[in-house]
Amino acid sequence: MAAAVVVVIFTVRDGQLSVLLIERAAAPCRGQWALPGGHLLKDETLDGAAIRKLANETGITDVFLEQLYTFDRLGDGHADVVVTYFALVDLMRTRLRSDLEWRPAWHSVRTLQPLAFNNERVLDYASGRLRSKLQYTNVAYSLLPSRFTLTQMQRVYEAIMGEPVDKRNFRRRVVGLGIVRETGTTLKQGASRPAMLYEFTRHEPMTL
Amino acid sequence: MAAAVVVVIFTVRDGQLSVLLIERAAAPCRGQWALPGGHLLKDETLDGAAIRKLANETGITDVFLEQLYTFDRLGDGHADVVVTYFALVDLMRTRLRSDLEWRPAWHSVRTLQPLAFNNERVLDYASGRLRSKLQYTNVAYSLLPSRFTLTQMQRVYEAIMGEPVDKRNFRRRVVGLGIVRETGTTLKQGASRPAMLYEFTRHEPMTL
DNA sequence: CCAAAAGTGTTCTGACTACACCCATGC
DNA sequence: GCATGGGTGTAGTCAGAACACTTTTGG
Repeated sequence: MAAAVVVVIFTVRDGQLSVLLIERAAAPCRGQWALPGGHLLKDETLDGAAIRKLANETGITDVFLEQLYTFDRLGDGHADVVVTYFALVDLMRTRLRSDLEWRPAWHSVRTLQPLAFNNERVLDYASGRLRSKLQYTNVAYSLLPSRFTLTQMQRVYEAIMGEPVDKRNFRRRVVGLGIVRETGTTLKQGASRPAMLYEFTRHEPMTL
Repeated sequence: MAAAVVVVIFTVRDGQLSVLLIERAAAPCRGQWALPGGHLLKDETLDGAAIRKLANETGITDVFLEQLYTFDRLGDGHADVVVTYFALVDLMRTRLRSDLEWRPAWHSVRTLQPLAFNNERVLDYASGRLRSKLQYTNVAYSLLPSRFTLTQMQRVYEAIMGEPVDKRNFRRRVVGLGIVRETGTTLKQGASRPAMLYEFTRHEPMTL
C-alpha cells in the first residue's frame, strides 16, 4: 500500500488524438489495456517517477508533462492513491519499447475498449484537461516538431477539439497573438508546394 | 508513511482574503501555524478525509471543495505524499473549534508569517488557483450568504483579485451573463438604505 | 486533370474598458 | 451634514466568428 504514479501520454496520429496503452501480461486484468504506471522507487519524487515512466515507454524527456489529479479507489489493490500525470509528445520523436510482453501501443481515444483499473476515468479527465488547456496555453508545442506549417498545427488543434477550425481565423490568432512566429525557412519535402514554416515563440509551458 | 490530506480553507473577512490555520501544539514545528490536515482514516476516501477535516474545523459541509495538487517532500516525515484540497466558506456560517490547544484562527493571506512544513508553497498554489478559477467559474457562490447585494459580491472579488473593480462593469457582467439573478426581495437590516438582493443562479461549482 | 495543401480580407457582433454623478439612509 | 453604500449609461476598442476563392505541385 503506497502511492503509485500513472502517466497519460497523448499524441496526434493521422488526425486522431491517441493515447499510449500497455497490454497487461500478468494478473490482475491480464490481457487488458492499461495506462503506463507503477510505484515510486526508493527516494524518488512524484515528478521523478512520472519522468522516468515517460522516458521508459517513449524514450523522450523534454516535453510537456504535468500533474493531473490524484485518484483513490482505482481498483488496483496495490495502491491506495494514484497520482496521475499527463504528457504530450510528437509521434515522430518517440521510440516505443518493442517488448512482446507488456507491449505499448497507440490507441485513438475515440474508439476505445474498456481499460483495466477504471483507467477510463483517468483518460476522460485527462482529455478534458487537455482540451481546456489548449484554449489558453501553448501546450501544443509539445505535439509538433520544432518547425511546422500552420496547416499541421491546425490539424493538431482539430484532432484535440474534435471539430474543424476556420483556417483564416486560426492563422490570425496564433500568429497575431504571438504564439508562433515565422522561421524564415520555406522549403518542405513531400509537400504539395513550398510553404512557410513556423515555430513556437516559447518551448516551455506558458499560460497566455 | 502514507498519504495525508491537507485543506486550504479560504474566506473573506472584512475585505481580506483569509485562510484558516492551526497552531501546532506538538512537535514537529510546535508553536508554528500550519494548514489543517492529517492522515486518512481506515477505508476513508481522499474526498472523504477532506470533507471530514473541513467539517471538524468549521462545522460546514456543503461548500465548494476541490482537489488542488499533490505534493511530496513537504517536510513532514510522516507522509510521503500530501494531497491538498481547497475550500471556500462564508465566514458567517463557520463555527471554529475553540480548543486552546491546536487552536484554529483566520489569517489574512497578505500578512503572513512563515508556516510549518513548507505550507507556504501550498498556500501560494491555492491562492493562484483561486484567482484563476474566479475568472471563469461561479466559485464565489461559496464565499457569500445565499442572498447578497452586488456590492458585497464585488468586495469578495476585489479581496481575491487584490485590486479594485469598476462597479458598473462588474454588475453588467455578473447579471448580464446570468451568474446571479435578482431574488425579488429588497429589504435588508442595517443597510444604509433598501437594496436589491441577488442570488447565484447555480449553487454548484460551474465552469462558465 | 484532379486531389491536397497554402495562402489571403472583410464584415459583424459581442464583450470589455474607461469614466462621473445622484439618491437614500443612519449617525 | 456627512459618510456609507446603492444605483445608473455611453462611447471606444478589440477579439472572435462567419464566409470563398486562387495557386501550386505531385500523382
